[in-house]
Amino acid sequence: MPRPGRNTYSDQKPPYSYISLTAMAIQSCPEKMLPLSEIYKFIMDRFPYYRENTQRWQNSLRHNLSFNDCFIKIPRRPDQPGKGSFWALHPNCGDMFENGSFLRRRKRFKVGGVQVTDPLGPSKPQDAAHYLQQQAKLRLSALHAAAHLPQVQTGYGLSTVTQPSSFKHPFAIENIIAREYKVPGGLTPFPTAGYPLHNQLGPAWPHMYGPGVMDPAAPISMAAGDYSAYGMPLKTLCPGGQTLPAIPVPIKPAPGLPAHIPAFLAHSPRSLSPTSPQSSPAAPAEALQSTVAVH
DNA sequence: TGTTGTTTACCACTCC
DNA sequence: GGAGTGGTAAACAACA
Repeated sequence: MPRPGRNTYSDQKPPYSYISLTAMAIQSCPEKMLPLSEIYKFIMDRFPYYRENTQRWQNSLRHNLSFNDCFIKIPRRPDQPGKGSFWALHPNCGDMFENGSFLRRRKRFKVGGVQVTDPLGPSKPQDAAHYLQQQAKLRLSALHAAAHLPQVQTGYGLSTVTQPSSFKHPFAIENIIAREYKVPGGLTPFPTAGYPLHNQLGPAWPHMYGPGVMDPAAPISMAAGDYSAYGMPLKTLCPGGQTLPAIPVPIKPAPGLPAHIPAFLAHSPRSLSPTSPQSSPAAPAEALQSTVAVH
């Protein structure tokens, strides 16, 4: 059996469901929302299997977007002309997958059902959409404030933030990869320090956010020649380090930065809002990043 | 006209 | 066997 995460999906069907693939695509974008066409591009860029029979799988994917409550549709604003809406992950869908694995869902995410501790209160799609949009605005504002700082633009938006503390959502690319590579000693590369959401997500993902699980001081190394879940060398793909938070999180100052500048914005991509042009899919490699121990 | 989004239906598979 | 999940097909409407 090919081991998920290795460079084995060149033209085979990946072991991920459409929900997983869509979640990956959305999570790879700093805004955490993508139009349908960009989701298509993301999947085709990374999985050659999906460069064929596009009508079939794209229909299935659209079906999943509409059918599953874990995806929320965010309408374009009047100043964002274009076809279709943006799609985002519902902020509460984090524990949808069994042990965080993309290979199988624990349960179908249902708005209004029993959820993890909810930072948003009652779980309504419109609330989630509003929340995401507010967060995007917040990020954009903060980015403008931090415009004088050096920034690194990455392809699909997983920025190369070097700040050591960054929240990781189970849907984040790095988590997918990390899960697929067992870290010796159970070490996970996700520091606990930082965002309040850690406390809220802990009960949902104790294996990731629980006390004592994460070690912020542990160095993360990566051997040359290792490959990501997308069949690309991680070292090449992830020149810098970590990513933006996978879901919108409260802005928190980072050590060494002015207090008003959140850590993840110090090197954030230029596009932090759907109003900005989307990152080019021509550079999908940067969607991955390297805070993964691969041994 | 092509794309996007919704809905319904069916089947296969896995888990309990 | 039933429930849940995933994949596929198809029809239809709305929209750029």
